[in-house]
Amino acid sequence: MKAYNPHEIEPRLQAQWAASGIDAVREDAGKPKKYVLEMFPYPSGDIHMGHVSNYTYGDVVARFSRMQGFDVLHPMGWDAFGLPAENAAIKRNSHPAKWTYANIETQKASFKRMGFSYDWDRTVVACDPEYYHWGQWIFLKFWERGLVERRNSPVNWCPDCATVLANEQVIEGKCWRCHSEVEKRPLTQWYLKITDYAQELLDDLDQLDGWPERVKQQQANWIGRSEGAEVTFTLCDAEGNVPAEPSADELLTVFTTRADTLFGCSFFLLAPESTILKGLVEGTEYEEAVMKVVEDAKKITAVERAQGSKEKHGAFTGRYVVNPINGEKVPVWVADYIVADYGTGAVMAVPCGDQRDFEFAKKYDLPIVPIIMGEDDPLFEQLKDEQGRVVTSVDWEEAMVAEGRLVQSGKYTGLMGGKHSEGEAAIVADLEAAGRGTRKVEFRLRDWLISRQRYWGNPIPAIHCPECGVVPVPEEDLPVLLPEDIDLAAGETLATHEGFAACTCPKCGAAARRETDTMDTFTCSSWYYMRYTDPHNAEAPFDPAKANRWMPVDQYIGGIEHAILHLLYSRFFTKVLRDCGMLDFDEPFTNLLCQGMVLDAKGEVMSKSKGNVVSPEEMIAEYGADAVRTAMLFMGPPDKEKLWNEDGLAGMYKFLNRVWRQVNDLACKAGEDTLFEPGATKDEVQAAAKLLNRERHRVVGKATADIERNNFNTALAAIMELSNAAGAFLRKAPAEKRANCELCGPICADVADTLVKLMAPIAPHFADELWQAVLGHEDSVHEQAWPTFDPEQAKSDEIELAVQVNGKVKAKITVAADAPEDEVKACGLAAVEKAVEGLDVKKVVYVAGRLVNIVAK
RNA sequence: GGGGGCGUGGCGGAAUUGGCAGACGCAGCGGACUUAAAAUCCGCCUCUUCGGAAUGUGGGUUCGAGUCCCACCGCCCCUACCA
Repeated sequence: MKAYNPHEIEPRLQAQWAASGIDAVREDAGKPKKYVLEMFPYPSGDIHMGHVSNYTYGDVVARFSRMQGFDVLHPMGWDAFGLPAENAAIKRNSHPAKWTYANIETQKASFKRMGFSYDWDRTVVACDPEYYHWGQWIFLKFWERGLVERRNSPVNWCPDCATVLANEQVIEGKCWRCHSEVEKRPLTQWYLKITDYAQELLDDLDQLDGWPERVKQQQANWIGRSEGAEVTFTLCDAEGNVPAEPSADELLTVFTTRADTLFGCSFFLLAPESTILKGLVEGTEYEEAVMKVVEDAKKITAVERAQGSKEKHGAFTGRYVVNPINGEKVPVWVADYIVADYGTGAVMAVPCGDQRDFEFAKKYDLPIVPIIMGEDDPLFEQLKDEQGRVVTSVDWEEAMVAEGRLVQSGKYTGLMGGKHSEGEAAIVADLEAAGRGTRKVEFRLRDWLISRQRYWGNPIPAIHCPECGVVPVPEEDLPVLLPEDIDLAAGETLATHEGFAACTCPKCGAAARRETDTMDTFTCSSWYYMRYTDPHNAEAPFDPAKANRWMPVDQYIGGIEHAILHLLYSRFFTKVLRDCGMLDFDEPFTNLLCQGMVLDAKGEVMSKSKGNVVSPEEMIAEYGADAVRTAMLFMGPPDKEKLWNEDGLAGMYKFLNRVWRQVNDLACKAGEDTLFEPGATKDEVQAAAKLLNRERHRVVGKATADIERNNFNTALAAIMELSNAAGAFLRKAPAEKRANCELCGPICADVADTLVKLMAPIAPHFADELWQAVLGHEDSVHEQAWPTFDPEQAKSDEIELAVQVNGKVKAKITVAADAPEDEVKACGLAAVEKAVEGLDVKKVVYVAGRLVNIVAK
């Protein structure tokens, strides 16, 4: 027998597969399709264990699906634009493309060494002009549909990356990539109007049965739908007189989900960024204090806002507004806890019911009017019938957020308060009738800021003409190519690169300037999975017929860190392209698997600074790719975090060696060498063969079901059980005895074939070598049909049942598998005679195939 | 503050709808083989006063709970002044 030698087998089979084109997609096979996709990597350098786990899961699904008779699309590419390449180029005085393509080659070689079955003819590299061309084209389609806007507003600025960031890319006030503190800066930037799709993005989460609940929940929270109303207050003078016909400037609108608390509004708040603020206080004695709050708010970074000091700051503007529900005059303040770009940037403050307003009222000694309380509140009895103001301020420790009834609330007194309450409905209805309010739905989701002030990205196809304004680059002029001759190390940018920036207006022909911002790399990753369906199309991003054949992705696999960013943007792109008539489905990813992190043996994140990084290449060099794959799969459920332990890898290497010997032994003819000693009689061998056959059918059933639900660890455990059964059989049945047994020949061949096929998606080189060289087949194991099983043959003639008395196991009985219920019960009772002695048997419960429970007192 | 998840041997983890807790593996221990070691094969491997007890703690529902319900303790992830 030849020993298992992964280092000889793996490169040889990889070459054989590449030569035979076994991993290429067969578009015309007439089979059902399956699109198996793993999130494409950023070409950051060598691959790490996270890549190994992610892509191993995908490869198992792809190979398994092929054996199950699907026409499988399983592609790979690179998310190749982005800052690290640019930084590396500056450091080495080189070009980002050089670093990027070198890293792609390194990673590609590693992926090939891992035996991943990608169709390498379909590779998509985001920084290739033939790909980013179509990213620009899609941008123009968005523009045509009114989904592109330029806006001047305060944006998130990362000083280290020297560029702006989308809201989604600011994590706890820090840059998602470099973790620097993010600043707010007013800039004119490009936006994609994802908010136009907010409602659909929220609603369609319900369609995504194949997505983890937590991802859907995170997206729903991020979209953040709130039902409420806009309520209009009117500026008034110090006596509370409002102008007869107030101008637009004098009408101040707030968004609230709690219109029921309008009677508790004792002051009115504006965000520091509010554009009307200056006009309100200019030249007054309040100007200095108000502007100080405005200036201080700019200095407080988002980090400080997010963590630490929740200390609120504000100042009185000297102005008042009239509350539309009761005509009461309330003071207008500026407050730094009001978010400028949510709702209207103005808030009606109700300190009795809102903790933030409560804290502000306490600090600045503003009235806290109780208007909502539970019936058990001591104040309730006193106030329950009061329509006017009896108590105008209370001495509470914190705001009362309990559900309760409205008090001191005019004609609404006595109604239930709360979100979506009868009180809220009644007040909004009256405001609407009076023209002072409207129903409104607000979303937390902001439009997607996509412009970046960096070189290594997809250029925004726009031209600034002094005459025509901002003009789209005509489709036929695409792609806008990134200039290759740029000296980043010397500080050159697209904006200072005259060859790039200088151009003529496509409309009027005048000298014009090209837009020099590039697109967020997340635009590249929002549609790459569609390009895979038609990767070489030079006329369009993809042929709709091809995209509609392959899409949606049947199984998408990637990290949980993309729960919001990439997955939300991709859903958005899909819906827009559908509305362009290019796609006939609503959601891009039917089933989503979010893999858990790979940590070191102590459960810590692997990082270079900690020095605990495990190198996949070293593991492959020692044990071979198949053992690395097997160990990764066996470590636990794919969506949980995994503690990488090299002992486990050594164990899997031993397991592969054992199966190797078993398959060799099962295949060997009488007279050949066998590892096992002779020992058993023919009857014993036959009984063992029967047992092995049963195990073979049971295990195929279990392994198939487990792989189908991505439980690779338990599928592998089942395969180990078949291996254990094969081992037990081989001990009983040495080759010369098997040769004389008509039962043994077929079962040995069947189990050998089955073991090899079951291992094929997991350890592809190992299985194919056994299949071809040891079992003597002409073709590849990866072209075989997945083994089927017969549930009847998986059953045993006799079953062992537990016999419980009052739920405690007292005995075990063995009965025929088809024994009638009465017989089993009687048998169970007999087995526990002693335990129920002197007790009154009330009931006997029989759970078929499981247990008998005797209820006795 | 809000949202989601988790808690099972020395370790990683099993346990479709409530039905024999600890599958499978790692580590460990003992044995066989060997001059010896490695490799390989076999066996043991939660605790126990041998009645039982045990899935973070305490209650509940049920013939029966790791699984369902309530309260508490602990841990992890996401998110955050969103009116």
